[in-house]
Amino acid sequence: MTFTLATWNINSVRLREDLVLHLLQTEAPDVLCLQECKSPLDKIPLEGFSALGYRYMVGRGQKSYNGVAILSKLPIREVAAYDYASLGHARHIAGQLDNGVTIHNFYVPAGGDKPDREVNEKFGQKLDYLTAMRDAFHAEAPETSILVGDLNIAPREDDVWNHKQLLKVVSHTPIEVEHLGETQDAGRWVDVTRADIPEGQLYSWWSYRSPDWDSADKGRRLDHIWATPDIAGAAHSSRILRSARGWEKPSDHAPVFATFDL
DNA sequence: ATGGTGGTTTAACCA
Repeated sequence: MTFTLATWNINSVRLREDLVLHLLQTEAPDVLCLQECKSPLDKIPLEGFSALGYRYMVGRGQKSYNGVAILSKLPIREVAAYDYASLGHARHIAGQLDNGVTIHNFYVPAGGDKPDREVNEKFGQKLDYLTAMRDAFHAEAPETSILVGDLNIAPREDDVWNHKQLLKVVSHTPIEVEHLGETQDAGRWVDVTRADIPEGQLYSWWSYRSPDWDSADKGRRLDHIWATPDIAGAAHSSRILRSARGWEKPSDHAPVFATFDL
């Protein structure tokens, strides 16, 4: 079978219901993983999604903040929902398709402004969250799995618009990149997007604070698709739908896609 | 060093 998966930080699924519907209609991924739904689960507008064939959802909700959900045309059953670092936040959901593939959907803490856990508690929480992810994947090696989400870290020099200028900016500091690398290694995760598109600048997020986001192009690749080695080779057609950042009342993130032939 | 823009919820928090 072949299926296409997308991941998108939607920044309020209720405010942007129409954008989700538009993406489902025009791109029709089999599975769409959302982050920052900013909604309790029972207030996510499922009717429209269901009418387009997305009859299955697993997720974790929370009022005002965070929130992750997986919308699927294919049957999916919940298999886990972790609260790493015990933050009490809705930042993870995992579901399994009938073909045996497990999909982890993460919203890693953004980490605040200052990259110093001594003066900024949120930065420490981000590092602790990544360490907990690492330890969990080390304890039980994932197989036949895909990990997606807003990981809030742009690891490579060509994942940001200016490597030198961002070395002290949260999302691209060496300690964050190191933590993310350890998490990736612990699960033997393959960065599917970069395996597919190894060269060149690649961004999935552009700040709202830059009105000329398109021409300035000061982006970062914060949104990722990883897979375990047993299925990573089945992935192809990776892409980032940059045009979605230019839609009316957009999310500040663009959707990232990959297709798997299994 | 600062402020720039958004969402949720209505003052303050988060990104």
